[in-house]
Formats: sequence, structure tokens, C-alpha cells
Amino acid sequence: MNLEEAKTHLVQAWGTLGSSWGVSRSMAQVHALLLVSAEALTTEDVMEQLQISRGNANMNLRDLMDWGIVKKIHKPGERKEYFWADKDIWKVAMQVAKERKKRELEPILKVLEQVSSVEADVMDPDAKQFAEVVQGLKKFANNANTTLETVIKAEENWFWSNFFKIFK
Amino acid sequence: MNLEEAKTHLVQAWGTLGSSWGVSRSMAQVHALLLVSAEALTTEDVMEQLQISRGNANMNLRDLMDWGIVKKIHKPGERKEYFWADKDIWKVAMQVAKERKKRELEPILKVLEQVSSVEADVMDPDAKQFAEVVQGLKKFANNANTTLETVIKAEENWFWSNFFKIFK
DNA sequence: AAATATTTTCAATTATTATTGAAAGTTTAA
DNA sequence: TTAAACTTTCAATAATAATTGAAAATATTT
Repeated sequence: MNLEEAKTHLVQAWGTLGSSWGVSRSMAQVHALLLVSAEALTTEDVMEQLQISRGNANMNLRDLMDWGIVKKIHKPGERKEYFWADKDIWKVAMQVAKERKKRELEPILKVLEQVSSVEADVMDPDAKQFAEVVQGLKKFANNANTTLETVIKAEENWFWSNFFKIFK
Repeated sequence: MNLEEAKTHLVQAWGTLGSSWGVSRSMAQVHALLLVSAEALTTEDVMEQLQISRGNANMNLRDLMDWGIVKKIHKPGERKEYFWADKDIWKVAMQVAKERKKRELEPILKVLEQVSSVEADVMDPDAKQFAEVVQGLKKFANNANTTLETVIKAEENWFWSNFFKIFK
């Protein structure tokens, strides 16, 4: 297997993995392509290497920047914009965790708070079951939330950051 | 907010959350509905309460059983099949983790193994970058894999230990 | 064995999401 | 300020995924 084959293989697999996790295939592929490129790429590089349209490339690059895992770079004397992905997988994972926490965990916690305020009819077994399940979900979600907060904060602190770099 | 409103709200929110994580909206909704029901439900209950077709209900119930988070139950003297969801959220999470590990983590690890075998041209910076990123991903994925294994095993021990306590 | 109840399958349809590409917008350089 | 280089937008289209519903299959009862 040569380098190009290996890259293609990994980019495809990453795209497939992404789509199992609610990330669009192209977005995951663009990210993978930037990951395995030593240099920052232009929109045209991405278009060409992944055989996708300009609009698609542009949109996914911007989404990846929204997720905070791709940066825009300007090269001196060049007009084109270059895109570069952080190669530190642990950092990427932390950034993604941070975003998902904000985008999904916090909203569902809000919903759980809301539905907690249902008046409990202790005679109704469904009401009892509902209350118990909601409480269980809240506990679980709160736990996930604080755990993430701790790990994310740790990442931003050198001591804990180094401690957790065991995982690198 | 009364019980029915709260249930609907939660079921909808759970569906939305699911679709952000690569689980089909209906499947997440069926799961949520079973979670908040004290009694096991029939296919028809699910159809009626979620306003979905028989085929859809049947398919999602089966998928949920494949994930190991819903069980089929037969009531004595009844011909219909009933479906019941484990209410222990931690157990559900463990089961989902177990399945995702098998379905997604292990396959991507295999791909990473494969693309590792690319012949390294140390002169090519892209080759170097590729090798480094693949190694980083492997480390990370392996770590996630063994961490999950440990937690899942602990969970299974906990389960059996608690199971046997019944007989004390 | 036939009738009935129940579940499963799957081709057709519908809904959702992703992608294109060309036009509009923006920035830079001459 | 004009032209060229480059980026963004977005309506139209294509691709993918989910859903339906009725027929086929299976299981149970009489």
C-alpha cells in the first residue's frame, strides 16, 4: 500500500465513521484530509483531492472552523486562504467534546429540567416510572457534564494537561 | 405541564438528540417511549403513541433489541409480544458503549492497522505527517478501547455480583 | 386443516440531508 | 476605479435515509 492509497483509505474510513456519529461524511473526510496533510491546503486542494464541489468544500471547511478543529491560515505574499487541522488528536477530541457538550448535552439537560416539573400523581405507576427515569437521566447527564467540564478544564491547565497526556 | 405533555416533550427531545448522534429519530423515540412506560408495550401501542406505521415500529423495535437495550416479553395467556426497555440508564449506556465499540471502534482500529503498513519514505513530509497522525489515532483509539473494556467488564462484574446477592 | 391473530418483509413513496455550480459578494492589486 | 482573484451564498438537483402499507410469512387456536 502506497501513501496515496493509505490516505484515501483512511479518509474514506473516517467519513464512514463520521456518518455513524452524526457528522456528515464530507465534513469528516475534509477533516481527515487536512489531518494527513503536512501543509495547510487551499479550498481547491480539498476540492481536487476529494472530488467535491467548491460550495461543498467551502461549507465544510467553515463548519470545521465552527467546531474549532480547523484554522484558517494566510501565507505571506499569497492571496488564497489555507486551512490547517490541529494534529494533536487529544486536543481535537477535547474540542469536539466541548462543542457537543454545548450543543447537545446542555439542551437535553434543559429539557430534563423542564419535564421534571410535571405534577406527580403518586398513584399513577406511569407517572412514578416517568419521574424515576427522568431523575436517572438527569443524574447521568449531570455526571457526564461535570466530568467533561473537569477534563476540558484540565486540558487548559498545564499540570492536569500533562497528567492526562498519559492518553496521548 | 401534565404527564402526557412531559412524556411527549421528552420523547421528541430524545429523538432530536438521537439524530445528532447517528441514531435514527424514530429509533430514539421508540426507546424513549419504552423508557417512560411503566409497563411493556405492544407494537400497536408504539404505533399509536408515536403515530408511526407498523413496519416502522416493528423495525425499530427489532433494531433496539439488536442493540440489547430492549427486550421482548411474553405475557401469560396473551398472544401479542410486549417490549420492555431497561430503566437503568447506566446499564443502557454501557450496552450502547459495548455495541459501538464493536461496530465502530474495532473496525476503525483495523483500518488504522492496515494503513500503518504503508512504506515510509522519510524524505516526504506528507508521509511523515501521515505516519504520525495514524500513530496518534491508534494510540487514542486503543486507549478508548481498553478503557471501555475495563468499564464494561467492571459493569458486568457489578451486575453478576448484585445478581448473586439475591440468592444470599 | 382451516381460520385467525400476529409479525415480518420489502417495493414504492416520502422526507431529509447533502451537493452542485453559477451568480453574487468581497478583497486585493494594478 | 477597474479588473482579477478569490470566497460565499443559495436555489436547484441529486443522493441518501426513513417510512409506509399491504402482502407474505409465521404462529396459534379451534
